[in-house]
Amino acid sequence: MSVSIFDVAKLADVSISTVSRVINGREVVHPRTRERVESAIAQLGYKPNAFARGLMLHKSEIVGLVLPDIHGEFYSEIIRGANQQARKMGYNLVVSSAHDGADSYSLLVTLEQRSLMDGVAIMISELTDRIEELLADVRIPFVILDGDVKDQAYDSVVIDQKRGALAMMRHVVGECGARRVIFVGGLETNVDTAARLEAYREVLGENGLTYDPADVYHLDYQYDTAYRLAKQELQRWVGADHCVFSANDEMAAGIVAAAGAMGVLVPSELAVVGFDDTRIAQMTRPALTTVRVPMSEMGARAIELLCDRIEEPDRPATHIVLEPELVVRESCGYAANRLKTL
Amino acid sequence: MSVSIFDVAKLADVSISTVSRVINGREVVHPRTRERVESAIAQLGYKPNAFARGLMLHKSEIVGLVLPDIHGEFYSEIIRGANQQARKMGYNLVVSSAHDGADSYSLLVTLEQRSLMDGVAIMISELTDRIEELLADVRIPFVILDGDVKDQAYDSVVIDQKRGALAMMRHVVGECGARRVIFVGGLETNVDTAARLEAYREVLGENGLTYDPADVYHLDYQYDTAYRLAKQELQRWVGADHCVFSANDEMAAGIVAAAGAMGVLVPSELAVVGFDDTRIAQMTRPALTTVRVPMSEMGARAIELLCDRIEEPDRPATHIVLEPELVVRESCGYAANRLKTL
DNA sequence: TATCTCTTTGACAGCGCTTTCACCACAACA
DNA sequence: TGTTGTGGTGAAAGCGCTGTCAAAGAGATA
Repeated sequence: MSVSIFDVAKLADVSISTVSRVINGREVVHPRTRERVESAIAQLGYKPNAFARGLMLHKSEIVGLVLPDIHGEFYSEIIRGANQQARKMGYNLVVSSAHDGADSYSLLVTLEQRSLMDGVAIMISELTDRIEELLADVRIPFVILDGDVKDQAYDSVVIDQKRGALAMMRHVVGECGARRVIFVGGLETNVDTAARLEAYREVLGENGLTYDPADVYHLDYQYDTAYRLAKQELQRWVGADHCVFSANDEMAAGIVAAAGAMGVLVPSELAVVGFDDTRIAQMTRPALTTVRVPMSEMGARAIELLCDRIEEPDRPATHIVLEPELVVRESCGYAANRLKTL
Repeated sequence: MSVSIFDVAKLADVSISTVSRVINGREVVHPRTRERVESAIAQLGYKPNAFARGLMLHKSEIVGLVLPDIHGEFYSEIIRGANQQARKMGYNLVVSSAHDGADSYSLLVTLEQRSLMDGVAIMISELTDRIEELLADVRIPFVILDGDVKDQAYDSVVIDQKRGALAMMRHVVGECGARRVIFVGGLETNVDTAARLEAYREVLGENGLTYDPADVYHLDYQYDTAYRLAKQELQRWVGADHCVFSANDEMAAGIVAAAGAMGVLVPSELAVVGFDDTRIAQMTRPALTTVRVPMSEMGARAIELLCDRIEEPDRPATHIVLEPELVVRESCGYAANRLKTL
């Protein structure tokens, strides 16, 4: 079959131990011997078998990143950050994701087969009991991304979703003067949506605005769905001091597009704000006021935590909280209003 | 350390061979024995060590997908298709990508360490000699995506870029009546760009339009860059029978946005068309006329080819060519013109 | 009872690698 | 001369698993 360490040893006329020493370079080998071995390796095109290596060393130098769905701008930023950090720490990153129609359950089962990885960062958007149960079964080191982790024993890196949503709501109500806010979120089970909704109600209360359940919608984070909903509901929403607070930029963009199609002016007749600050926020006309979520950093911190734990399994669990940042653009009407006032 | 097949054997009071038989389920084991073993496995929470398994079987049931850059809509579709197909064929997919600043060289080196995978699908957008050389070094089965592969010995799945570009150019010139077309492409080394440019020149010739090198721009496929270029050049471009043919939707969207910002009406004062039919094409106002590229199918076919080859290493190389499809929307002005004519 | 199936099981040899331990030179010291 | 130390090397024991082969036991037949 393929060439093994034994073939190299034979060609270089040394023992396999010596070949191994040359490969791993941590013990002293006589320069003359080293050269002989190296040339044998080159001549045969030898590459160590990663399985055998992993079997001995109990490590592969590969870490995984598991996402609920790989779709969209949002995730590519996480991957990007994670990738860079992994290389920096001497690991290789592989990414996997749940496929259409399958829930995170199959994602975790899959993950289990992946014991070839030294560790894994798992992004959890909907934390069900079943997932938590499965998590307890994972043998390799792991960290949780963005999940509302009850069990503080896990390493985690989360975004302070609520704080970001509070900032946005306070901007919209306090600074832009909205008197009615329509909330368009993801599914109720989604942890991000839950946090944003909490902030929504809180700020409504702070400002003496009544909370109307009919103004809260639960969608699927998609552009199209939001577009269709908006086409249908826009008439009910319109108002100079009304604002739609969408739980992500994509839906916000869909709503803005629907408004455009129906002749509703944004922001003068209806303000619309988003969340995430993906590229679509800048591409939308008017550009979306949104909340920047440090995606790339989230990926990077998660991998950093993970690699640290791999190397030091017994250190106490670390929890990193990343702060989002309000980004004011045009769709909230703040800039336009200020201009008028001045 | 962790629990091994030996521990299970001891607890169930059988030999490790029997445990192995139960795990792999292909040989007959007495039901009573099987039950004992299974309960021991459950009790200990035993999971076979993937390294040891791989070492014996020379396979991991994992295939890889290597992308030049994981960024953007474009790639997520490939991943999605690849993912689905991999599961269908009983493999798990992992994805890896080059990181910022590093070229595909480091991507391939990385890949080499990944001999834990049974095979790999490699997307190549710029085929340099060095890459081709490195490709020759890859030991595991692989297929090439979208690369202009000179060596027909490799399995490959490519999009018929030129045909798509021809269709678009003929639509723009022949059906929409453009008399001057500005081409905005990616880097000259990019194989897709090269194919599109070829079609561009060909159709210009067919219609007696002169090819002007000053009307050809080489950018980086990014929204921002195109936006800036357009802001600067738009004055030179404007014209009722002029059209900008962008090599991807993102740049086309940037150009449309720049036109909007400068008060140039699309399509009446300048038509703009894109390529790829990513979601941004529908989100742009006016919606982009573009060429749909079957990304998801490309991913799926690549993985299918790959898994076939893994299972049957000696079959001859297969080359799949996928056909793109013209998608006429608003930004080319065709619909508007027809309305006027009727 | 002796012999021959057939089913079920266990012993054990690897897979390709790392690592310990022992060993051999040879130099440096007493 | 004998002892100790040191750089360089090889033999061999696993890592946790699969798969071959032979043996043991249970029935069936003579």
